Amino acid sequence: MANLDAAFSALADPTRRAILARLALGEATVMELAEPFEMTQPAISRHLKVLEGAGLILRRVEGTKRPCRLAPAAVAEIDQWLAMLRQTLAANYNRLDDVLAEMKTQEKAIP
Amino acid sequence: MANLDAAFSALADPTRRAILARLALGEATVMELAEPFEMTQPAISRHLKVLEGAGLILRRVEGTKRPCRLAPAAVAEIDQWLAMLRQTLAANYNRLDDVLAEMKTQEKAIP
DNA sequence: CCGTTATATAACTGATCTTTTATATAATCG
DNA sequence: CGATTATATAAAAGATCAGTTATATAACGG
Repeated sequence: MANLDAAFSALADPTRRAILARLALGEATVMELAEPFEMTQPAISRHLKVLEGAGLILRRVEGTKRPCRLAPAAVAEIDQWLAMLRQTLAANYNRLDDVLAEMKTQEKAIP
Repeated sequence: MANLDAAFSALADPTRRAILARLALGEATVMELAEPFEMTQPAISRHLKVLEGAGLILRRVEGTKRPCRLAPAAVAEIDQWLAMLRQTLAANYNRLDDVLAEMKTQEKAIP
């Protein structure tokens, strides 16, 4: 995948997340993916291109159809970045100055 | 957090991801966050507003400063959505038709 | 070969995003 | 109070994006 910009950007769109959720259930053609949306086919084709560009889906050729499926590696790579955040987050969670900062917040927060 | 659109959209920008990575090390003021970037202060202020709007960071008031810190809940919520994907992905990983699809891919893929 | 089906591409529009400069606000220090 | 520091906001320019319609490509079924 290699491109977090593209990946997160692709995930920022609800239509694309819905497409991914659908693909998580199994392979589907462009028409099958387009069906539940109130959107034209070219619009869906574009979304698929974005998802493919981000490395989130893969496609094969089957006659005139081009079935899509999830690229399992992508989810893992995003997780990896989040894990980095989460880890440092957890490491700092018990540090004294964070606790103090939290207490100050309680006192000083604007109403 | 409640808004995946805003969260993923916020994460799509490398400057904002860098800010989050910096904040994972601990609280920082706007000026401290702006320093490593070749970008004006208003630009950073805007990025922070986006991150705050997405629920990824929290801020407090300390005199004329407004120190930022990570909102631990946000990372968890994004993870949750990815976990959903990952789970269905794993569940389908061993299904026969996926295996067959994979084999077809090997045969039919365009060079 | 012809019509149909599945999908892609192009051109265009309106909206949204990033960044800049210039300016405002508001707390602090002397 | 007056200058400085920390941050926010506004206006504007340029880029990018999501969606549309219209059209192209290309495989299939008869």
